[in-house]
Amino acid sequence: MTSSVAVDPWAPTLEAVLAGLSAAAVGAGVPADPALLGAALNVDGGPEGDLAFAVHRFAKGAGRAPPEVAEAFAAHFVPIPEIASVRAKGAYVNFTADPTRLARSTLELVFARGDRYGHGEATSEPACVEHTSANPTGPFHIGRVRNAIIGDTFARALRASGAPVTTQYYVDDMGRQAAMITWIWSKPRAEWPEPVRRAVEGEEVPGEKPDRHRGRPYPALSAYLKEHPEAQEEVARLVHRIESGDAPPEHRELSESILAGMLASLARLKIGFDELVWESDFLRNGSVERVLERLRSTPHSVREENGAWAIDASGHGLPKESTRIVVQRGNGTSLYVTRDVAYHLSKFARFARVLDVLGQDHQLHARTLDVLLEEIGETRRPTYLIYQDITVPEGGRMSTRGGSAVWLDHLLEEAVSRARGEVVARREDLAEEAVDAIAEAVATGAVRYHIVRVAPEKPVVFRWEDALSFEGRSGPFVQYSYARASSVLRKGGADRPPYPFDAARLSHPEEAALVRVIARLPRTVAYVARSAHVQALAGYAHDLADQFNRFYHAVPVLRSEAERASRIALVAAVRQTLGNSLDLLGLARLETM
RNA sequence: GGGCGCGUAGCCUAGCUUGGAUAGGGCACCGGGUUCCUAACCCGGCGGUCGAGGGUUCAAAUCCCUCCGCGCCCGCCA
Repeated sequence: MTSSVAVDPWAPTLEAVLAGLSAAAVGAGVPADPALLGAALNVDGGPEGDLAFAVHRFAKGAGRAPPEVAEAFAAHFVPIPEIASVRAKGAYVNFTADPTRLARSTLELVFARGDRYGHGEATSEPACVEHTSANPTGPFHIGRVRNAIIGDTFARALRASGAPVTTQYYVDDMGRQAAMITWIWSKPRAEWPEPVRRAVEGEEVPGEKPDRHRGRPYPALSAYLKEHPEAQEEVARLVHRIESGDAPPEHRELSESILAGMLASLARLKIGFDELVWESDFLRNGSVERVLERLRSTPHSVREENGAWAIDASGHGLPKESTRIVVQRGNGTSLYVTRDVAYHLSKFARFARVLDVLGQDHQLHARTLDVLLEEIGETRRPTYLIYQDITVPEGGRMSTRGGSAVWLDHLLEEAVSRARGEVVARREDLAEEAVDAIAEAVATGAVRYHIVRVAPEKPVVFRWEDALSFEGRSGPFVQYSYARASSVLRKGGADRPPYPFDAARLSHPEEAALVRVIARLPRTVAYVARSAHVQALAGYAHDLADQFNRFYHAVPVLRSEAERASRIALVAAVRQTLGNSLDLLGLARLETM
């Protein structure tokens, strides 16, 4: 609860009420620890007001009946301008904010802060959010994209909360998977294993994206290698070559072109990265070797018979079967987790907070990483944001091999086509390019919102009809509400500030309710940055759009008389706040739909 | 077997971090609303043993324990 007057319309009211309660406790003769007062004050009100104060614990401490104590608190609460009414009811003291005052301070703050309304005050603690980091071996399926959407949304919220945030995509160009891609593509097509060639030929489409094209052999190749040890051996030799700095010239180019195709898809979702961090860099600059030296010299290091190095991690609470962490293969090459240690040391050197967005299948990896960091005497740890998989209705995770994967590009294609139909059906007046732009924004907005609205720790079953919904709790609903607000302002000749208003005119219940939702954004942003509960941002945007639509249906804006200017200002504040919410969610602001 | 996560109306989901008054939404379904600022909307209705049991507490969807169901992981893969 460090929200400041400068960024949160509720802050002055909360501070004043808390101070008032503290004084009232003295007057009422009820012992009350000031710290506990805050905990008993329910900020989101309840059925009887804006703030609800639960007196039970203080009544108990004083040995008095709760309703009597509530009455005593209310009676001794010295009136303050922020609060219009104080009423005891049962074991609660209910406070109602002065609606005019709240409307005035909220709208003033929204207009003063503009695109920064909802944001916190700048802090100097740099943070790094690593997310997505999918291997550059083929196109994204929607399961992988959950990582990107959660990570990108969280990074936006963290940045808005005031922290300097750097986002990173860790590109694994060193492992066996990248080597497989190089192995196959460095051969002439005629020398490809028969099953791999068959799987690819006839499927390829001229001009297809590089991630699609270069990734095509991967599933069949993966299956082929399982059955062919001699081919596996070739790949292993290639891994060794790559790691010793003797990668075939096409190796990096393949990773880069596949990655470029993948990033192009994410860019449609407004997901980008401040930095691409290549795993190979940590080998080239010697930091992996330095990590290995430190690991080999710890008391728990073990030399295996074939020359491999491991760490005996018993006593770290790991599952019994994984107490031996191999950090270097018998053939001298490093492992993913070892390179990840080097990567994380580089992050700790630059950032005060290090956050990794990981699928739950990487949970054990995360714990292993923690153990290795401890082994080399590093005291800092990343904070892990773990999300659950997206599964398919038939059961099981999305699998490229099993053909159950839903490709992001395919999903977007479907979504755009459907969105296009919706636009054309209601807007005959629009030019082709305008229709295309709206369809793209609606489609990508629907997909992003559909993923972010669910808590990361919940498993998600992918269903086309849900992902393509443009109604109800959806991205397009929020975008539509923004477009509607824009339209009102346009027609009112008021699409630019200033927006003069008289807060006392905003007295309709739907107006008061709308002001309250607008005023909630700063708290919501702070909460998401603190908790990583990104779904709260989606819930907030829906609530605001929903209340705006109620207001819109309940009272006229442009056709009102005395209230016209004030209502226009309220709509302008809604538009700003909805716009900021869309920004936080990575959805496009649409001026018309 | 062990570790982690999940379980809220027919379906999806918020609330759980920080316990507080009749558990919020959405989809579907039923009934209404457009000579009027965008109906991708709004109003009303229907629908809940918050997986089960026990515990802590003045108070439990929320905290603790046990159990059940589902998912993931337990590689010299990443």
